[in-house]
Amino acid sequence: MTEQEQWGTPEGQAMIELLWDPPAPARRGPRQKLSLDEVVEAGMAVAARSVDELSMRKVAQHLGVGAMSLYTYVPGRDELFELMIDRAWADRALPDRDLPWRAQAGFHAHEAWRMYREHPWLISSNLWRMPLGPHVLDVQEDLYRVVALTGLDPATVVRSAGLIESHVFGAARAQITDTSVASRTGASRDDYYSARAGFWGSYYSEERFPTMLRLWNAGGFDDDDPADDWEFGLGLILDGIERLAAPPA
Amino acid sequence: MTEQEQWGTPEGQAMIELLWDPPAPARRGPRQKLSLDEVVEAGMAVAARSVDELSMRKVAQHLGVGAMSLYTYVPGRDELFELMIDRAWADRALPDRDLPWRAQAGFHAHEAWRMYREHPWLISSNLWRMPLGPHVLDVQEDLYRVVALTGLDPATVVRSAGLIESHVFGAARAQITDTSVASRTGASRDDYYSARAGFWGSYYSEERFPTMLRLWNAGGFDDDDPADDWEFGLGLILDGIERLAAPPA
DNA sequence: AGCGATAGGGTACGCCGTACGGAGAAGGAA
DNA sequence: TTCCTTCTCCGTACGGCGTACCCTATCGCT
Repeated sequence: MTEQEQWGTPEGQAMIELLWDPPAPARRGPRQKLSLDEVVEAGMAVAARSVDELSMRKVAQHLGVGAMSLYTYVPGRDELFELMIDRAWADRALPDRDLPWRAQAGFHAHEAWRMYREHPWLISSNLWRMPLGPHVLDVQEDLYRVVALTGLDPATVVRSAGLIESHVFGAARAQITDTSVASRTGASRDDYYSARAGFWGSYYSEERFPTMLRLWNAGGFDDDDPADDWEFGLGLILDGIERLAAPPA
Repeated sequence: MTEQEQWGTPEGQAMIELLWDPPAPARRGPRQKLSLDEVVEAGMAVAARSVDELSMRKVAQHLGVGAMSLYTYVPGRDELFELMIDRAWADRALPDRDLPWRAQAGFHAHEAWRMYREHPWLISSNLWRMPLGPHVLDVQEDLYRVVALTGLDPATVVRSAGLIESHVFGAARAQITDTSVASRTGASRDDYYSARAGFWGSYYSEERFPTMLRLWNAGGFDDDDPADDWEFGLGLILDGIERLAAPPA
């Protein structure tokens, strides 16, 4: 996303067409060695290894193809990335419609969490707006459906859904740091915290950071299961939405 | 952040020293033409123009200096970026301690919002963890102090503070997209929405996106003032925290 | 059979971060 | 004062990136 001309025609329109109506292989020229799907999947495979290794050359190499050949399937790197994102959303399961809305909303949040954990590169997308791809929108539609079950007014439904989504994203961003740094460097959470403790030893001052010190000593930062962290926020948000829907009698 | 070796010595320790104890200019060699502060501020100036124009060469050019000279002041690009982030946090005002905790928390959130609007490049940092810089930590400390006023247990204080922070970040990310795309392309919100409407005209189907269509027609997406959007979420989160602190009688 | 459209991909350009090493400036020791 | 040590500035260069351009080989269609 070079954040230019995003949706003002023509590039925006071209991107949307690529997302929704991938062109059929041409009839006239030589056979294509690949398909758009293969290119997108190769991109995901490369990104899975490490986000910043995602480059046209690497993807092409992964496919045993010259770098420039990719441009037959995809207008450029950013567009490939958008296609990858939409494809990641394609694996999102939707909640059982017979459940109460709150359980369905929780299901959505958990699926989002799972998706971010499975495809950590989604986090570092540097992409500010999710692409308007079909799979992204299918999930979005279903989330709106769920939140609309509360009977809230339209603007509040939209905002509440956005709040849920954005919370999971934020929590995933925070958590993936831990695990990705840990897995990449072989350093575990313990190492991280001991380094942090070393920092405190060197630079904290009791007058400057009294609250942090107190919270630290009280074990406020000893987060055994980081999942608890985001479920806390999710519960709080869903509680809030519930309360809006059924104001205290 | 190449997300390598973050806090495991030695780079982590070097970064922390650079943040907390910028080395005094050397006594022996020739005079330095610049200071660390000047380099950091030049970085911010370049990033303010456009995030992805931030490069060592551009920053050096902005200072009328050779590109490699910057490496006298800063170990590399990522470290420069961390210093820029900590400096952005330096401008955060702290709330009046005589206010009730909720007003103080709101003040913090508004300051964060202001900071992200003033320095949109903070959003696209691709930086998963905020640097452990002095200014970042001063603000963090004060936010913990405010949330601790609720009397909640330590773990809940930490999580609640994280929730507030992460919410503002998410909201800013969403909103900055709008304004930055708009300002950069000359396309206004109206253009964006008309393009979006064009998309709906081409690809939506009533059976596939019934809720979105209904919300759209009901004006649920007509968000006149995007600030309302995040204040909604903030209010909901603060309500939730308040409720935890003083459970319904 | 031949033409026109198309895929594959080599080469090259202008960016990037930064390793390396040389030139010259300045403090400290003689 | 002289010289040595140390440090700054920065030119050059390397390997990577996205991708514009263009040539060639391949195929469908007439």
